[in-house]
Amino acid sequence: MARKTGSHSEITGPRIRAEAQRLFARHGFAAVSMRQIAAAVGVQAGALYLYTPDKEALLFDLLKTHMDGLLAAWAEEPKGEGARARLEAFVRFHIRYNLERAEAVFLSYMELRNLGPENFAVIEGLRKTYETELEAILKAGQAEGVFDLPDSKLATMAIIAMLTGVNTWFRAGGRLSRETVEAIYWDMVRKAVSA
Amino acid sequence: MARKTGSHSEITGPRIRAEAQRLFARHGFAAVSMRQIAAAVGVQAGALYLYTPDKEALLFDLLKTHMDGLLAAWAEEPKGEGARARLEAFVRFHIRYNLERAEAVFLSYMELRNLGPENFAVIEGLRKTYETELEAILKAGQAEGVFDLPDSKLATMAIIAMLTGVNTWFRAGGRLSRETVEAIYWDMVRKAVSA
DNA sequence: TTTGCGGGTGAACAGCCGTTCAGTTAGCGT
DNA sequence: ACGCTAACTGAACGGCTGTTCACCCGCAAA
Repeated sequence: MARKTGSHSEITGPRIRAEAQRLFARHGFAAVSMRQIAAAVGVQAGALYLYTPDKEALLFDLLKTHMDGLLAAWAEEPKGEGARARLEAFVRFHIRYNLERAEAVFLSYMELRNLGPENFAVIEGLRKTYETELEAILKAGQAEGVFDLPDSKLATMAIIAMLTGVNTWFRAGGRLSRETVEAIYWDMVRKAVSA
Repeated sequence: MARKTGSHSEITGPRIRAEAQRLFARHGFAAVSMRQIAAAVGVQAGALYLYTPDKEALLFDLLKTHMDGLLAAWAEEPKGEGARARLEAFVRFHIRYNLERAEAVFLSYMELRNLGPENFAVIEGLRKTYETELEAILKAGQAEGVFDLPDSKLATMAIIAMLTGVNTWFRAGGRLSRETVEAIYWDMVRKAVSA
């Protein structure tokens, strides 16, 4: 046996990334072997190297793709007028977008340390860019006089940590719908930053 | 060579746990080998098995010790009268205690999945107990009429995520002192939950 | 129908993994 | 001074690691 019947790179490539994401999120990058990923795809380990130069590059591709998607989606998100409306948009967007991509979000927070210095810096830069989006809203709100913050940097980190935390406990079909959670979190954020 | 000069289990035992914690926090449980831990201690890999039955038990011991310490320290923390004072005590305690034990906190959040089901349940139970402490404060405050919360469970998770997030960015000797950070976070929490 | 190559296989590489164990020595109670 | 045991070594176990490579076959274009 050599080539599989009906095999195409447009199919195998995405499947490798999907299975890698699932396994990395479930067991951790270091705990998952290339052979496990290959088995999940239904292929031999050597075939993975037609799609990635090495294991770390596979992880980096997942993280980079996620962060690019996050920034692109936020850029296209309708935001409304004024800092308050923009903050609400951010809160709801962050919760929604992250809940829909729980595995990728998990990876982006947990497996950064498995990247080499250059790759790490790239992802860290994208995260920083995203954080700066929120901080800009908070600063604008302070300038408008609708927010009262002792420190915009701390408020940024606090809000993001709080919002991202939803991913650790939210289960679809649970006591609360995603929309309800968005509303409650927005309420807490609104009060925390209001003048 | 066999026994080292000046070797004692009261010395080697704690050193193994300390080095394991440092390495697990730095590189991740799965990425650290028993030989690496042993080398950091200055001992051969086999010697570790005089102190732990296996690698997972070593991790479990670290997590269990941390969670026990956390609960014991909170039990002894002065809390003042009324829900507001108790909430402030919790906020300041959580930030302070966690910042002083960054590695253990990191481990407790990241490496839970490397535990078997029974060990996992133990740590998860202790964490639940800790969360319930905060939720009780929030509920009491609502009964007192000093807090206004749409959902005490969500508020609990939101506050803990927000506070624990400090560990991801805080650096001693940075722009803000620990006390300042405590005060700012307490201010945000206070506003977020206030009636 | 033949040809080229994209998409694989499967074996091999050197090296590391967690764990066990027989052997060896340091320190301590007697 | 002697013996016992706590503390540790170093080698070995089978198995797994990421990665490479020579080889092979199915599919599409000529």
